[in-house]
Amino acid sequence: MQNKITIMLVEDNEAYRNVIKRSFSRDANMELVSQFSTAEIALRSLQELSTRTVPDIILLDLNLPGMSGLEALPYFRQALPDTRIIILTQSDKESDILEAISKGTSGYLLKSATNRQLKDGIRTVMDGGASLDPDVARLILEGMEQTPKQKKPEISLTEKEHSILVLIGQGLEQKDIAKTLCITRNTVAYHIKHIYEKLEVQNAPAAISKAYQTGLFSPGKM
Amino acid sequence: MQNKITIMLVEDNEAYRNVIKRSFSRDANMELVSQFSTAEIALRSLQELSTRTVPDIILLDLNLPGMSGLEALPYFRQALPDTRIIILTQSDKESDILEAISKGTSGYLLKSATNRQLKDGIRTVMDGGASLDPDVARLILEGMEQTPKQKKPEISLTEKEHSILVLIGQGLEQKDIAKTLCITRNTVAYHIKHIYEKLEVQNAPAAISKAYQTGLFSPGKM
DNA sequence: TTGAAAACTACACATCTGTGTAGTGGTCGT
DNA sequence: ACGACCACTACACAGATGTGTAGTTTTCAA
Repeated sequence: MQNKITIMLVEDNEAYRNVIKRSFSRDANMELVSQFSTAEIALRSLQELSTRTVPDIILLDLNLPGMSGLEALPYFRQALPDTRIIILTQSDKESDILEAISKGTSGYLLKSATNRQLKDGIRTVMDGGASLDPDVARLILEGMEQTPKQKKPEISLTEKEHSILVLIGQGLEQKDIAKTLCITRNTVAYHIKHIYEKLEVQNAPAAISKAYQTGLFSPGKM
Repeated sequence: MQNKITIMLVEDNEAYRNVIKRSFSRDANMELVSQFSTAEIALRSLQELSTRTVPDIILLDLNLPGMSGLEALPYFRQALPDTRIIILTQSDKESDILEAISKGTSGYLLKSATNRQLKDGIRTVMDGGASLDPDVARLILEGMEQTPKQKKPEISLTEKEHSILVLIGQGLEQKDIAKTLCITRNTVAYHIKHIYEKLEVQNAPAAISKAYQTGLFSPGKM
């Protein structure tokens, strides 16, 4: 059998900390190797003891005194890039959830989870998966339900048209686009007119809007 | 005790169908009330028998002969708006997953799931949650990791600046914006200049791009 | 009250944009 | 070989845009 999964707990509520502690103390596969009541203390301990055994998993509360879990998250990630972080909190606020996820967590569990669910989640994460509380998962799913493209009549731009639209979105003027693509400004205008027709708009700003709204562009690129 | 959870299964592989069937036959809380080998047959049965008991859950395979599960999804949703759909498939292709989710599923499980995991998932969905295979959850989480805003220096536009930017994105010209807001075109230009400064761009298309990329605008509105 | 910064209006102007018309060369199906 | 179509170029121009300069009003802290 392999080594125990090592776990760091960052949680201000002592009672809950003890619940977790007791739960792991009876487990042959997991070991709570360190626990802290604030993010600051936890982070300081990482810097001082560079030889400290790196935990496999950090269980991180969001609502901490001083620095919040959300603020601390990037620092943990930087200091311990190989350690996977599971948020363990009461907050089911959508903004908290989305922000935590956007900062790269491997799981988001609510404190209402049973010990068994928590341990399942930890195992799941160690296996390379992600662990989401069902309610959190539903939130995320519902959030994604709209986002992608919704129109049947897919807008299809020529490769050149597409690249011109991208350049427009980057703020280039037509003459600069011409220079970039080694064509004349007239040709650029020619393509742009076609783009507007396909997108059913009449000017550049509207075209860019439409590109994002239809999923032609995705927010993730700059 | 409440009634059994009623389940419809749409799955072309007979062997797997039998596995599921056997699993439910021994369960006091769930009942497999109907099973179909293709989406077409399943959908037809819904139309013909409108008095048929509506299932609580549909377990839907994606890779079906004829109409795929992905294609059939909207029809199921329309015909049975109160029935929650769980995708149960082998495909962990990101595009399949995202498309299924965007069409409004309550869960996405892989066939590698154990009977226990499947039943847990069904129960979770019945409780109002969503059930995701850990690998699927990880995919979604990683996909979301970039998307939201990432900059600390939140861009804050005046209320007027924001509304002007919105109007620009809708394709209005400055003079029309002026008319809409009952100000002069000069004032519109004045605000626009400030918008460009705040967004660090030099023209309207770039400003719109930035607005979407920073989360100032969200794709969901037209 | 005074001064400074911010929000707004006004005017002027060089530049950029969107569009029309027209023409060239290449490709394709018939 | 023909017309049809597409990508491209050229020229022209009204109208829109971005920017500088300047003046007014509002806000707010000293």
